[in-house]
Amino acid sequence: MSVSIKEVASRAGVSISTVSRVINGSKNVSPLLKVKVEKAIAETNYSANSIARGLKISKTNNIAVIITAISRTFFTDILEGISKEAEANGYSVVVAETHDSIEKEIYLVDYFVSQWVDGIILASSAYGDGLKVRKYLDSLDKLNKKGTRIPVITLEYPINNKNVDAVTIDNEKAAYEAVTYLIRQIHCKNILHICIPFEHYLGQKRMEGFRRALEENGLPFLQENVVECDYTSYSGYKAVKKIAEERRDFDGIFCDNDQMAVGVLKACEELQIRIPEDVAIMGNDDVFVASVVSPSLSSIHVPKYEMGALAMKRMAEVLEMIEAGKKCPKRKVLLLQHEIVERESTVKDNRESLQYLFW
Amino acid sequence: MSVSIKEVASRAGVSISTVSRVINGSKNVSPLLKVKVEKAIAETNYSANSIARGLKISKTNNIAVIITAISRTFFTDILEGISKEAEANGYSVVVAETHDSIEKEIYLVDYFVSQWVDGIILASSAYGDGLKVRKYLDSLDKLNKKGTRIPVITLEYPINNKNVDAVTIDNEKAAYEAVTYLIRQIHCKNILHICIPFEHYLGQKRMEGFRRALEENGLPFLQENVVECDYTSYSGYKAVKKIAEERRDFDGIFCDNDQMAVGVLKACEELQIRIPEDVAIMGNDDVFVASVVSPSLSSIHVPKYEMGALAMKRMAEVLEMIEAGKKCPKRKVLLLQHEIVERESTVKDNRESLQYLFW
DNA sequence: GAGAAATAGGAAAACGTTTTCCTACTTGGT
DNA sequence: ACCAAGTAGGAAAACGTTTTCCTATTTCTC
Repeated sequence: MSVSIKEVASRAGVSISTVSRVINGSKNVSPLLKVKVEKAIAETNYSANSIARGLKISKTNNIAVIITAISRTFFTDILEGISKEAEANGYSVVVAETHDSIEKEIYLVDYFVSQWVDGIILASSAYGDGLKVRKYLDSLDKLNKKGTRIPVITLEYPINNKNVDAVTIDNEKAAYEAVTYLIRQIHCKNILHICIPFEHYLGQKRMEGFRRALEENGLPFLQENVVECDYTSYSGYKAVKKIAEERRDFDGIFCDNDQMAVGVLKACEELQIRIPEDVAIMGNDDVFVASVVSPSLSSIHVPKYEMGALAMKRMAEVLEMIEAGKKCPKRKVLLLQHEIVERESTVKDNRESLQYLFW
Repeated sequence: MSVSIKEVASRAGVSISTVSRVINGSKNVSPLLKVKVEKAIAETNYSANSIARGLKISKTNNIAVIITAISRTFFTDILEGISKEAEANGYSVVVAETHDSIEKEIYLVDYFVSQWVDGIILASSAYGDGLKVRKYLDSLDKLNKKGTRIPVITLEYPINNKNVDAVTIDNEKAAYEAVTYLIRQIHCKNILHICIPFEHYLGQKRMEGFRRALEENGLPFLQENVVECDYTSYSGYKAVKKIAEERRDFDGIFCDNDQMAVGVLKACEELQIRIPEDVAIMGNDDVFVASVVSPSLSSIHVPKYEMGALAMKRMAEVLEMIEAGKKCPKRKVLLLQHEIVERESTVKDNRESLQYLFW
């Protein structure tokens, strides 16, 4: 046990109340006693036990961040944004991984509640069959039962719950723009859509955007051009191989994430399909690897760091309002801007600058 | 406030002592009361407030992990190993970044001590001038003053302190082997060493290995072939450009990390130096990007994930021993094995398998 | 200069647990 | 049947804070 407030008090010859008052800068302590206490604090190298304080004031200054996997750079970037903003606001970040298991996510939410974190940021985008999602939403709802009011902020996954904020980009629009870009700029006529699982919220949004882009540009929507994959590069790789075997024609591919796009790239290389001359490829997310793979990958840039930072900023804001006794602030969906970045997979000789060298 | 032990007790018609005993599986509670209590717990959905418990038993179940930056994949991989093992042992991981500032690291150590984390894992390898390092070591020492006994484990940075464990590879040997490989297998005669800052512990170890390899293979050690850089790709890039300008000869480059090696690759491309025909290049760390860059980069594989996992495992072990009342366990340095991985930057047409596709 | 108002600061309650210390009630051995 | 030895379970202390409540002193106000 390190030195406690009691020791400081006796050393300064005052009561512990007074020490506490000095620490917290409360009123009603004379300058004389104040310096005495400060001296004692300095001498003993005292710093308040934040557990005890937490117990008293019901605050831990910990924010739980739940992500699917630390090693996925998409989430790592988000985490970094969160971390930076957390520090700026005096919070610590506690991380946990779900590895895509919604059950795990439900468990973690419960766990962190019992750990009394001040807030939870969900950067995990859980999904699953209807029942699981229902159960999941229920578990979030519990956070808002009488008394317990733990703010939750989701990333890329607006939840229809008045107490859950969301930070996201407009995924439908992003997909729409990417596909429109393939049609108008690159003159693709026959575009494949390599998808993340259909039941995923983001998958649905992107599908809508894909479809709208075709329709508005007078191209037919063909169900067989839409392939459900599973996030991994390998699934993208296999999808293209299969389609090529069936001797179907295509001149553009829109992938729901960069990982699958990398697999697609690989498959094209093996099939001796020239990129971008024969087929243009768009990824999504603009993850680090997109810029170093060869040919480099055009993608939709998602401001990941900024999303994380904004989520944490909002969290701090909400927490402050709650502390100030204001009634729980209205739920918000905070929209960030995406951006299409062109690289070699859609435009020949569009080699990127040294940008990625500046780590 | 969620439901407390008091409510459970009154609902079950017992005292809070009994509830506590049931929760903790202590002796002296009859089967009858036990089921009553369990029923009440289930009904109220009670789970113990871990802050209050922490205050009583002086344990938070939080482990602080201090790294330089979350976005550096080297540390991310470590973090993932830590996270997995932490979960397996019932600990939560609190992350913070130093961004290479030793002052920040000192601050964080103090901060986490006041937060009562159960242990600290330093994956940050602080360094700086003598005074700073001294101050740094002092701050670690404080953790072992009477009473406060917070175990610390460092990664890649053995500290000469009887209470600080370390998990690392043999960096001198790794550098020695890499350079020996360049000499014996690739037949390099004139090798540059692109270094991280000299004052860094790891830099010194690698320098020693570099030097020993030259000496044991009968090659001269030339001071001007050793260039101090600063971790970044750009610094590696500039170093090679400068040497080329001076029209100095070289046929191999050993880089202290992969980032700088990527910059070196870029510089060679611009100088129209063929890799590996004209110059062979070795990186260090085997970070993800090494396998996707083109030409792919030979490197020293460091078992990052395993290092993290082992560190956390050791931490759990130490914590358990302390809890069991055994005197603080002897300090240990845990050594893991590195491995040289050959890719295109040293061996032509050595394209790697699909390995990196399987995210 | 007397009463009201403000200020300083101590004692103690409270936060939600775990654990020690009792007391009362079983057992079991003789 | 009686006493020692367990066992079950409640009351209360303790963990280190913050904060409320109270008292004593000082400072105004007319």
